[in-house]
Amino acid sequence: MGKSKTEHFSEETNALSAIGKCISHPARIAIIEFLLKSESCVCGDIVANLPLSQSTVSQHLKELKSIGLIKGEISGPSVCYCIDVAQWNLFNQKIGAFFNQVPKSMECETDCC
Amino acid sequence: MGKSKTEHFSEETNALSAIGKCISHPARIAIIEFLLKSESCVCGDIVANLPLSQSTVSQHLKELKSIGLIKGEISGPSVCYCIDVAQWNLFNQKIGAFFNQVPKSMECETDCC
DNA sequence: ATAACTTATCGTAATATTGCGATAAGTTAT
DNA sequence: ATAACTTATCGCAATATTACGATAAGTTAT
Repeated sequence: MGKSKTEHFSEETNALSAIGKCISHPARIAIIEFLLKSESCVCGDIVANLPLSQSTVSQHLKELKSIGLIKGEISGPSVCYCIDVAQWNLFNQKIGAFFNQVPKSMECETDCC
Repeated sequence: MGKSKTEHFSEETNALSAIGKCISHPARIAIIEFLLKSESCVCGDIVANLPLSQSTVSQHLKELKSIGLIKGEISGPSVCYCIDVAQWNLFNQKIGAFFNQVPKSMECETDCC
């Protein structure tokens, strides 16, 4: 059916998957990296830095903005996009808490794990 | 066109997006959490723990396996799935390195960031 | 060999994502 | 007001993802 059954999962799980989604595309990672290194915040410079059309980049920016990871401010004729530091730190904390879990070594009868 | 232009991005960026992808769906996060907490490694128990059909869960397991995050061993009539600890640690390290980057505070003329 | 059981795969359908060109909407000059 | 410029949105097409039932393939009993 193509539609994720998000309603059957916990808020926490869905929140984590939303973070995963926003870094699940190389273009969005490239955008984030660009902004982290803050070579510029101007939308046009982001577009120029990516191998994608202006409209496609605009869409990715919209997604990152909708999850709150970046915020955009109109700056003269153009738009300045910046990392929302509070949200960035929150994401870092959540992802960190997830990945820092240590897998228990299981005691399988068949010694499979 | 629906097809990501992965070839235009760096290996590193694509690798990171692949990690993002595997945690971009709540079912896959639920599977990972289940295995981390190691209540069981048996496929059937994973299926029973999720609000999805057996075939759908099997598909998610296949994806996690294809990226190397889990490995499956035939154990009698069933299959035991386990976290690949080495890969898990590698993912943790890569994701950590990404999210631990600190956004530079930019010096915009318009004070937008 | 057959039956019972577990998991993988196939086929199909619905929905989502990715991408682009065209164009609208906004801003800043002249 | 017009022109030049920047960004957002619309419309569309191609591909990917998600999901399920049915069934195949495998294992373990009897």
